[in-house]
Amino acid sequence: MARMVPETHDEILVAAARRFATTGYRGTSLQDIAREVGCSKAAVLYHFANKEAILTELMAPAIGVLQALDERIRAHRGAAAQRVAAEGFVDLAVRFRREIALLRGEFPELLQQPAFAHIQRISERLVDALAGHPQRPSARIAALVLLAGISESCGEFADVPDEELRAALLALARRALEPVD
Amino acid sequence: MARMVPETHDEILVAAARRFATTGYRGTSLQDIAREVGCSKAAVLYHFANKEAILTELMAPAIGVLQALDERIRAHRGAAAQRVAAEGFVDLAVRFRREIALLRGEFPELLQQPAFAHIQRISERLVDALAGHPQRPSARIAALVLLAGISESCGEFADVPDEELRAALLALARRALEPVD
DNA sequence: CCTCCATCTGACCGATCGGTCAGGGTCTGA
DNA sequence: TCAGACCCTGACCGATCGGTCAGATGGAGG
Repeated sequence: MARMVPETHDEILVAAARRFATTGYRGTSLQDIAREVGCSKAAVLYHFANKEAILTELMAPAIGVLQALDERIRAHRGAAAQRVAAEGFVDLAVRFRREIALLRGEFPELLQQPAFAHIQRISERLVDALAGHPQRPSARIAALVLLAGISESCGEFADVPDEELRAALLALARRALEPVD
Repeated sequence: MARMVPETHDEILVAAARRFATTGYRGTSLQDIAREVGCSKAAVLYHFANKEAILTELMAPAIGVLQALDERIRAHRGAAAQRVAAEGFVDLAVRFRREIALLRGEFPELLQQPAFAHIQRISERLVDALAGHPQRPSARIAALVLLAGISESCGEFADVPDEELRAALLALARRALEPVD
């Protein structure tokens, strides 16, 4: 049962990502993950403090990029902020479509956990930037639909090459968003 | 504890709709619903065969309208089908935004239950019709993002009047979808 | 050889889940 | 007055959840 180079820690992450993406976070038990790895549930909890720790480690890279995007957006105003937000978010969605997919629909509750508290404010600023006119209802609606739609569906396009998906989403964003005068 | 005109059955439906919309289907226990109604969990299961029965009864009107829309779409081709699908789905989303919202993100698993099996095929046809060119990846992507985005976010616009929301979503759909030549 | 430490296991914990069941009120109509 | 339908309750069930714990295993270093 000796573990060589391939660390159990990483195997757990891979297995968890696969399960979370198919049955969701809450729909996946530690036992499921353990079974897929081929170890005991206790072994999973030896490598991770708890279930949430698996998710946060899984999401860490995507969250880092999201924070960087947030800072870039905040350095701009109006049309420039809108362009940066659209391009940045599309890029992020394409690169991390797997990670985003595994949050499918569990955003609302998961985001309320302290570990993800700041994500909520970031996404609010993202909507504002995408809308261009944050106080115009139709602009806000377009931005929110686009954001939710990309987040929710990008996991479906696992078979579309990165570059093609990015181009299609960017073109869609440009069409969907109301231009800032 | 005598029940007069306001039937417990309906109170359960109202309470369940409220809880499902805020914490999701799986995130809501029968105990939660019973507590909100002010009765025992056993009383809830007296009025409904099981938890799923509450959801199906809650969704029945929306599903009926969706099926009617499906038949209308199938009676058209190309640009006409695209227009019917866009207008029909926007209308449905606005009217039933509450019901759609309470499925937030749990679509994938819930749809696999036999009671919702046919919904999956309907939504596939809906995507095809919205895309216009079902075999063109960029058109499919736009249709899927729009469909997912509206489904996922329309519950957020509880304070926007029906007519204003419908107009905004319809304008967005026209911009987002690629026209059928 | 012995010790130490990282890794892992099976047994177990309390909580909660959806669901069942026997029985007790209460109202109604014969 | 009494039978029966309706509505509801508390107690209970087996399953599963996330998480804990004492101890077994096995390799590395002195």
